[in-house]
Amino acid sequence: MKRPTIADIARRAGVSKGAVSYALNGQPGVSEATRQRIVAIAQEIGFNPNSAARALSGARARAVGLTLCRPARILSIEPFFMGLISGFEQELAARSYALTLQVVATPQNETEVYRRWWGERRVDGVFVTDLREHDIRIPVLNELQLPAVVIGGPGDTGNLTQLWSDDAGAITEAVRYLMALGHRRIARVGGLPDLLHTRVRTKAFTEVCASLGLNEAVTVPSDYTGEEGGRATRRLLIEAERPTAIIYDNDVMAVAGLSVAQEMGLSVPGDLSIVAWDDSPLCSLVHPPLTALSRDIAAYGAHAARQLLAAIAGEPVKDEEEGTAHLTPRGSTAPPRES
Amino acid sequence: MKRPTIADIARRAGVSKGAVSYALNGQPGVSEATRQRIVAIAQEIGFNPNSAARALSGARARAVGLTLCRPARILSIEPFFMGLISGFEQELAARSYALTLQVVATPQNETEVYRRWWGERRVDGVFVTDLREHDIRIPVLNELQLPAVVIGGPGDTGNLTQLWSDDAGAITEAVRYLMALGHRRIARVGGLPDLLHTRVRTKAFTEVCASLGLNEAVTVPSDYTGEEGGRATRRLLIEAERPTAIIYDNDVMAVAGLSVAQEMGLSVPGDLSIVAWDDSPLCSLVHPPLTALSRDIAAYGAHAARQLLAAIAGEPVKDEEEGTAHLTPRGSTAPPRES
DNA sequence: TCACGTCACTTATCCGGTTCAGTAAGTTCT
DNA sequence: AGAACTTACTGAACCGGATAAGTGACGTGA
Repeated sequence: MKRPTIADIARRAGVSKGAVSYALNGQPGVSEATRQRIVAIAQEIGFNPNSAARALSGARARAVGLTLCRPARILSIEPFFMGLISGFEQELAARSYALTLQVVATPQNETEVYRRWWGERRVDGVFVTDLREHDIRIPVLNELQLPAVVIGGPGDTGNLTQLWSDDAGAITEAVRYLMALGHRRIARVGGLPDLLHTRVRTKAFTEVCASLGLNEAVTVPSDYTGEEGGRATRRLLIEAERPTAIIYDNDVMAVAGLSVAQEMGLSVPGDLSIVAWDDSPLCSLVHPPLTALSRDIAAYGAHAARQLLAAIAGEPVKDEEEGTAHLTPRGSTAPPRES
Repeated sequence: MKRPTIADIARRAGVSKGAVSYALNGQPGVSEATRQRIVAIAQEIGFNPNSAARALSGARARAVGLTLCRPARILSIEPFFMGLISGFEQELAARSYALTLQVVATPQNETEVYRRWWGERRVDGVFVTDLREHDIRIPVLNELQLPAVVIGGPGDTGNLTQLWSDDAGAITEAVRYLMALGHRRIARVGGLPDLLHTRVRTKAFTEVCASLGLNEAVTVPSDYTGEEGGRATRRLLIEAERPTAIIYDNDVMAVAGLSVAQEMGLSVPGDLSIVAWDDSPLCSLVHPPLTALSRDIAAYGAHAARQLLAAIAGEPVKDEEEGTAHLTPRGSTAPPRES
């Protein structure tokens, strides 16, 4: 089956290719009557502009890229990325931009993918997640002048647009809440330590605990997997002075932590309160349901997509902070039992 | 920064554009010495062929598409798709094919996306998941002659390649196992009822139960969400003759079911045994860990990708069945307690 | 020695859009 | 009425590769 081209439309409308192009793109240069005739013909024969031809002459690929740098087994269970992708799509689909995905093994590989995408002109811009300190991807993107939105800072990203969420505010709220319940030994199982937003959280956690007079604010680093989260929990709970509350950097680790506590015969929330970060459906379907720091990840993604599209269009885009996650109290938090 | 083109290479090598094209594509027509010189220059200046130009003349976009037709909140938590995507990528990345993703609301929208992708020549082929009976996507793909691999049959897909897993064999194994443990009242919480693989499972479940003399083989339909899974579980457990074992069509519902059982004061596996379908890390991190029907979803995806790439290359591709999921016994199954 | 074939290229065309530089009408101003 | 604009187009170049057709140099066999 032959795909219709603007030449076919031009023939049927009795005009030149140029006129068709102007008409379909809303450019001046054709009369309203002609434009409508051309649009009607395009509609009728089911015309879609060949993206390659368009990209070749117009320099826009109408696609953006996302690289995912996590092992398959984490990607599959971590709800964050799919939530983000859903959010991206809300904006991209509306402007019929495609999303190109690539799973990679290392940040180094990510830079290679960026270079290839840029060279191939395959994407007009990229989303960068998991910002690290001295992130090697940043200089590459700046060198290539590939429009990008960096999610997960704030950090030093040259002239790349950034979007981050107020993690410090969120963790402060969680700690205050736990203290108000009466907890004095609060621990945290953190995410990958070299991610910038993990550092922001750790710093804020340490600071707020210190300012409130808790000097045993331990953060155990982890890697977002359930296994590691469970292991970290076990390590915390076998201490003589075990914490009465633990904050987890993601929902998967929180669920694993809950499971470990139950396995050790501790009651949640009686002996241990649990707060999860990022409130996926996962948090509501375990028993007891987990108190969580909720944020609308899809909205976060949609916001990032709007920024990226603006950056691609050459509009000025400024760094922004997405709203603070708010605490959703559920059954996993309560005042600590008198010991 | 200017992107290097074959014209730049041609100039530096002192040859024509055509020679460069032949050299880089391994075509005959240039001497080995010249080829090596050209390849070296391309390497040196970091040349990547413009994908648009290539697609325009060569008719290959070097990209394949995947549409996801599930609401965001399910997508984010359902590990299946990310596992599948990871598998796709293993094969696609190796041949530097890009994966284009689109989240859609309805199967109707999926057909529109296929038409657009085809018209835009944006993808060379697509993955189709969640096959239904009388699936409206199949005739569209056949009409467009867009290469596709259909995952989730078997069913009637015209001349589109299919890949499915032996769901009947897997559920038979699970039922046999539960019966061997002594269970006589086995129920199932199924996935979306109009998906073809759900029907295959339901039919096999009913048949194996009947053949083994269990005539109370109830399947409660659900939609893969935790909420629905929990609700279905509650409905099953309030019956006078409640089941002693439940098989769930995905891991998310199984976890929700476990939670409901615990909330109702039933011990797992003492009062209720639970089997999950698809063994994601989720199953191991709840307490007790869930017995699951395990299959390697990434391998499944990789297999599908190989088939799609072969179909795109015009090679003959035959329908295939991926291996049977095998039962991984964990703590959630045991002989039923004497009542 | 000359016709012929092969090799190693070059030249030109094509893919399907976008866009710039014309151009022939019609309109406006003086 | 004629110059100056505007409108509504047309024609052609261009984007960066792939590729068919053409070309000159060289080797080879009769």
